[in-house]
Order: sequence, then structure tokens, then C-alpha cells
Amino acid sequence: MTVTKIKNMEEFAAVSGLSRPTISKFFNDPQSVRPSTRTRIEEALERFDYRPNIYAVNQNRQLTKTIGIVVPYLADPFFAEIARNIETRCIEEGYSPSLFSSHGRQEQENDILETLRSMKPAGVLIAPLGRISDKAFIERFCKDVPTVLFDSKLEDVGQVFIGSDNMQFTSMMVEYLNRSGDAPCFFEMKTPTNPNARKRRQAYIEAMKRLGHQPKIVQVDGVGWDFEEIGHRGGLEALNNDRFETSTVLCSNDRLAIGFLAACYQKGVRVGLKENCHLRVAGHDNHPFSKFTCPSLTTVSQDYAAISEKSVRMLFDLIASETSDSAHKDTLFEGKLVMRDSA
Amino acid sequence: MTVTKIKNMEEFAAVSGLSRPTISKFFNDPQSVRPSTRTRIEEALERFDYRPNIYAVNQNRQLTKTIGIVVPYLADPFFAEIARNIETRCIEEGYSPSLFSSHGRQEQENDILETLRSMKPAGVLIAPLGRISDKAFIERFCKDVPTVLFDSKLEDVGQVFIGSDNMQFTSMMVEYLNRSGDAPCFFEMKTPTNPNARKRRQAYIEAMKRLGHQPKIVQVDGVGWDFEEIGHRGGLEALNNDRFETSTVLCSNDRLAIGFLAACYQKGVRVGLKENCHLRVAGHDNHPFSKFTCPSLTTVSQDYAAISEKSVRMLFDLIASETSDSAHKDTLFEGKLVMRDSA
DNA sequence: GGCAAATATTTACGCGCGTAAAAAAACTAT
DNA sequence: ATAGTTTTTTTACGCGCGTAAATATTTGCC
Repeated sequence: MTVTKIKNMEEFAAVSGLSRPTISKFFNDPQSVRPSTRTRIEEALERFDYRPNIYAVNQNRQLTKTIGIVVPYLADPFFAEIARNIETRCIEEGYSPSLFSSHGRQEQENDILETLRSMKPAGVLIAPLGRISDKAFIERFCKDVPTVLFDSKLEDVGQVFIGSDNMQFTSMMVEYLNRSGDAPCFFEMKTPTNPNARKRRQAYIEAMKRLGHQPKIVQVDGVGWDFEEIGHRGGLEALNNDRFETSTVLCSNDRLAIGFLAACYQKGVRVGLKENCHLRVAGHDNHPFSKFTCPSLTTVSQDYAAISEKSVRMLFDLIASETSDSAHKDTLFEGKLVMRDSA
Repeated sequence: MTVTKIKNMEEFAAVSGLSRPTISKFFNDPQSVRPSTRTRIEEALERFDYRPNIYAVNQNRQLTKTIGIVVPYLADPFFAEIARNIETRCIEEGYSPSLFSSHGRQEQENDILETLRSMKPAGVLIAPLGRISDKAFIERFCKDVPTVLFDSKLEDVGQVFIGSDNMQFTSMMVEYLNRSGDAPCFFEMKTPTNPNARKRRQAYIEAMKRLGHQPKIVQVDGVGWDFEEIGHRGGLEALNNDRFETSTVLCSNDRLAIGFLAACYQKGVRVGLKENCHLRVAGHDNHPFSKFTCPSLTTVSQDYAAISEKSVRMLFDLIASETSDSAHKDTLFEGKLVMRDSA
């Protein structure tokens, strides 16, 4: 590396012996210049490490190379994991991902979208807060910016949604639990933030009826995203008051199940399949930590990789197509039964 | 809101009946214009929702209002939590935080710093990967950009470090465990990524000697950030081979402990303080999930809020001071014993 | 070697805003 | 009302780069 500091494209063009427009073309698309030219530029890059000023670049672009990623709650390893996958894929495609978390608050979600709008991103991937999202606000955003919604569907918002087939998730699990023991109760929050939760409840009810059982739903209080806490407190309360009519509990999601398992442990309720166990417990999502609960949690796995991959691909399709064909495209992935020790 | 679309500051100046330089001053610092003027602009803002083009703004600023936040592994709720705190504080101060995760890879950490450098941020908060960080690279970065290191200290790098007093953490816990039962073994990874782990080991050894005990360290294989997995696998192996010489195990961190507790459960080893228990287990960090392990985990709590708060304040001091006084300032926070059921 | 096609250069303008300097206007206080 | 101070306006330049058009050069091909 040389001592010379290159401070703009003009100077870099000089040291590489080319003209500025050629350098500009190169940075927009290396393939657009002749191989020999490309080599010369790359050699110069080795010697002088220059990078175009991103602000100057983006100012003159109607469309930047930024991809916005918005998740509702980053402290949930599920979203952290999805975000990681998406980030990686975006980088591979030559885009710069920018990650945001709404931290469970509508106001923040809207602020993020405002910020994003001013960033003129090529596209945005958003997992909305759900029930408490400002639907109209997000809808307007989707009209202006190519946006893919994932995880949490908002009816009639956006052109593309990628998520899980919650009906299939829950049906499969209810059937499994039913044929391997008694029919499950359903353990959930009274007012879940996430629309997936509502689908799961519905699927539970339908599956139970189909199997000739009376649905038995145990709802607990609590708002926000501290699902473990809610599952724990609500679980204790439900156990204390004998609210579970069968010896099998299907939790609306794994985080709730983690809290519930803690409650069981505390109450001395043995969970699992073994002879001396009182209760079977299952969840949904295959949360990264569900393998390490006590006992390890039987659950339905979301296909993280597939959801991330498909979301990104659909976004790039959307960007490429340009046409605002208002055909709503939904993609739902099926889950796989992950059988562990808890049920 | 009116139908008129404002597309630049010129137009916005027109509709608000002021000149562009005044509008420019306002956006740089609302306090710098006369109150009556400020009111007029704010009224116009209500009617026309205009935001300055961030790229044009930043191009002409030597220093942007961006704050970079870099964490080693975002899927760890500990870092997610810290990041959330820091983000919030930055926004309160009128800055735009930009969050990045190194995902446990040196290459990615360096890439992020490269990207950040080109973003001309006002300052950067980074929790380095630790052992596998490219020290020289980070050191160079710190020279160019006001940077606060937190969580994981790299010797002689950067001017400011904020973290926990690992010596105090471990000493306190070892003393507690010793006086409430037998002396603990220390359970850790053979080659930990994080320097905190090394400090904790050292503190363990010293504390044990001070108390007249022989240190008993149980090390397990494994690399990367899947601590639960490593703790689980290593824990099973250690239990199978009777590697714990006492009935108390102090884990280097809570995530390792979570995996270890799962191993104990699986092996039928009862953990806790009660009469019929075989083992006591403790951890470090007060990980968000440690309250929900089975049994709930006794640990030393990091002061998340204090670390975040102090890191941000120190960064703003650094930005304000401008002077590159090379005085290294370290701030270490003490931990508090969190007594739960596991020890 | 000559010709068409592909690529690079020259020249020039514009993006949206920061910012400096001088002039004008609006306040403040007496 | 007047002088003095603060604020705003006018004017103008520059930031680093995208990009268009006309021109010049290189390349591939027979």
C-alpha cells in the first residue's frame, strides 16, 4: 500500500490510468468494462484501497443498493437467526443489508419505516409486529417500496408474504399427540401479538373436532414479547388451579413452552414420555433453545433457511420485475415434527 | 397533508416562506433559529412532511449523525439486549444507530468495520469477537474513528473500554458456593473466544487458592458460538467420565450452563439445593433465559443497563472531546449475585 | 490491412445540500 | 426613534459521483 491517500474517484482514476466515467461504470457493474480494464482497476484497488463515497453514490441513484430488514423483536433468537440468514444472502447478491428491530413497539416500527423510506432502499424485508402493527402505515409503505412481508401476515398488505403453514404445523402436532397419548390442551396467550398464534388456535380447534375431541384452550394473561415470563407465570397459575383437563399440553410457541416447562419443574410436575411422567408438553417453531430445555422439547420446526432464502429471492424478483402487478403471492412452508423427550 | 410533493429543501423553503439556508440551519440544530422561525418551519413540516435527503446531507458533512454498533453474535440474547439499550440511548441523543453482527467470524467483523469507515460515523461501539479478532485491524480503526469497546477487552486497543469486573464476578461466586457447600469445579471451553472467559478462569484459580482449595477445571472441546450445544455435549461427556471431583459446578457463562443443565437432566442428575440433589450448578451473566432453566440458574448478573448507558455516554464524551488523548480509560462494573434454585 | 462493433475518453451538467460572505431585515434596548 | 445586535436573505461555490453525448481509441474478424 502506498502513502498516497485517494480521496475521490477523480484521483483514483488518475492513479489507475483510466478516466473517471470508466471507474464509475466499473463500480456499478464490474462486468460492464473490458476484462483488461477490470484487471487494471483491480490492481489499482490492491495498491490504493479506495471506496466510492456511499453518500455521493446514493444521492445520484434513484435506487440504492440497500436492503432493509425489519424484525419485531431481535432479542428473540428466532428472529436473530432469520435476520442472519437474510443478511448473508443479501451480501452474496451484492447488496448492503441494514437491520432494524421494532422492539415490540408500533411507534418504533413506524419510525423505522420512515427512516427506511428516506434511505431509498432497493427493497425491504419486514416481519411486522402483527396485531399492533399500523396496518395502513405499512400498506402505504409497501406501495412505495418493493417489500416482502415474512413470518407474520397482515391481511391485504403487500404483494408478497413468506411464512409458515400454521394450519399444517398445528394439525400435524395435534394428530401426533392424539395418536401417541391423550388429546392435547392448547396453551396460549389471551391476546397474542402474532397472527400466527391465531391461526394455530384455529387449527387446534379444527383438528380436535376432526378427531372427535372437545377443544380445551387454556389462555393466560400477559402482553408484550416476554413470552417465557408469561408462559412461566401463566403456567404456574394454570397448574395451581388444575386448568389442564388432559395430561398433554400443546403450547402456541416454544418460548411459551420454555416458560411453562420451568413452571412444571418448579411445581414438581414431571414432563415427558416415560412411565413416571405426569404431563406431555409440545411447542411450535423449533426455537434455537428448545433442544436444551428439560426435558428437551418436542416441537414443529420452522424451516428458517427456506423462509430466509425464499424471502430474499422473492424480494429480488419483485425488484427485478418493477411491474407493480398487484397479484398477492403467498408462500407457506410446511413444518417438520421434531420429536424429543417432552412429548 | 397537501398533495404537493416536496422533493428538495428549495421547495420546502418556498412553501414555508423562508430561505433555504435557514431551513438548513434548522435541520442541523433547531435551536439555532429564532423561536418564531422554528414554529413556522414546524408548522410547514406538519403540512408537507419533508425530510432532507440523508445522502446529500451526509456527503457534505465531514461527520455524520450515524453511530455504528457492532456485536459478535446477535443470536445471543445477551447482545441483542445490550444492542437494544444502546440503540435507544443513541436515538434519544438524536443519532441514527446502525446495527451489525459479526456472526462469530473475523472476516465479517473486518468487513463491517470497512463498511462503517465508509459511513463516516460520528462514533462506533463495538463488542469485539475476542481472541479471533484481527487486533491490528481494529486498532487501526480506533485511530480513525471515535470508538468505544465493550464487553470484550482487547489489550492496548482503543481508548475506552466498558465491561464487567470478571474478577469480582467469579470471586464472589466462588466464595458464595464455597461457604454454602463444597468448593466448585470450573466448567468451561478449552479455547474460549472471549477474553472474559480467561479472566474468569484466572479468578477462579485465585479464589480457590485463597480459600485453601485445589482448583479443579473441567474443559470441553468445541469452537464457535453454539455454547449451549458445547455445554450439553461436553457436559454429557464429563458426567459420563466422572470428571467433576466435587458436587458443585461453576460454569464460565450461562449459555454453557444451560447446555450443561440439559445434560444433567438427561442423565438423571438432580441439580439444586434440596436434600435429594446431587449437584449444584452456577453460571455467569444472568442471561435472559437463565431464569427459566430447570432448575432456575444461580448466577452473577451483568448490569446490562449500566454497561449500555456508560458505553454510550463515554462515546459521546469521546466525540465531544475531539482531543485524541491517548489515556486508556477502562470502566468495569461489578456484578450482583442472583440466587436461584440451582446453587 | 481494413472495417464495423465495442469500449474508453472528453466534456459537461445535475443531484440535494452544507456553508461562507455580504447585504438586508428583524428584533432589543435605551 | 435610533443605534446596536441578532437573525435571515441573497448569492455563490463546492462536495463526490451518475450520466449523457460526442469523440477517440481499441478490439475482433474476414
